[in-house]
Amino acid sequence: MNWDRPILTDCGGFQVFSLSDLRTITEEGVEFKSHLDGSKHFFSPEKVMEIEEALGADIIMSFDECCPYPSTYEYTKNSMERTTRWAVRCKEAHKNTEEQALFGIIQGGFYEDLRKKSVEDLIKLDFPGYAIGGISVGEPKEEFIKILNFTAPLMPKNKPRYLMGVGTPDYLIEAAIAGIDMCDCVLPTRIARNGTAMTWNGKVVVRNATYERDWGPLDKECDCYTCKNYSRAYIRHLIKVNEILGVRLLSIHNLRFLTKLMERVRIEIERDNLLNFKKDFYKKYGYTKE
RNA sequence: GGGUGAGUGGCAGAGUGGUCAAUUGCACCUGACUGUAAAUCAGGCGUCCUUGUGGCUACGGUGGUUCGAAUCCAUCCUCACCCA
Repeated sequence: MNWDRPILTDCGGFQVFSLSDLRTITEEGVEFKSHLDGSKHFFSPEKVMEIEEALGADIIMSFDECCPYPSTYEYTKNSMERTTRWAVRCKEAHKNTEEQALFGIIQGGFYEDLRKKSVEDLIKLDFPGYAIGGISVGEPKEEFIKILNFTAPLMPKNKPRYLMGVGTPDYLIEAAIAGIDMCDCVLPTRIARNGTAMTWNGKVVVRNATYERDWGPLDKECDCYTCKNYSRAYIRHLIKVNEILGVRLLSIHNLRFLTKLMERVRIEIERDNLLNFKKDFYKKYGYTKE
């Protein structure tokens, strides 16, 4: 990769969730069927640690089970408890503790007592960082915010608090308000590949015909390479003719948009003005509908 | 000049008497996308409106056969290939 900055690797727990028809979960681990050749692969907490150590990332994630939405209390409870048992096994299996930080993943679905139990049990294991998993899995935004604001304050404040799988700009702001320090998401690059840019005035589907002769940048306020050098019309053209540079330029922009957004969020935290910033941002950008 | 084959919606290409406003692919338009199975997926795509088991116009042109024609016949036009 030739990337000289921090790297984080995920454990595959989310794939077990999102590719649910190709796997079998047991206490020992997960058997996965490859969609490429039908071959079977077995992932256990120990195997996942082995892989993540071999990849050599700076932050690695423990193997968890991501609960679908909605799930019954009973199912969620069992799933959460198994995730904690797997976290114990990950911790025991992880050897390269000097160079890699192993984070624990909180589960418990949308049940507050289960979330609380999950955090408490993981804290006992003394991970260098903690993540909230199992939200942003298709639930209404209200549910998301409710469980986020319940869980985040329970997490140790002297360690990174990571929200997995988020997301849209409005969700990122909500996360920051809740006290979250880090997030990750496929969204900026995925929507880029599908022809959409995030801008300070909302989403711009630059693939659409309306931008055919729009000679302005994706976002007037943006300082990224793409916005400084290319017009919406040209980017649209690249997308339409399936020229890979188009999605590359959009990806560069969307990633810069999000890092810029988080720069702003940090400034607003310093100013103790994050809630006002959110209000203004929602007005200009719009926000996720239920 | 002679012979053979072919002309279908933006393009390619099915269909060869009724179930055809016409399969499919591309192109085009719109939407979705939240710990990446994603340069993916879904819907729309003649035209008009009072949006309906609706009207109109359409398979090179014209004329015909038939209850009914993209489909059969005649003729004209155009294109491709072969022979002179």
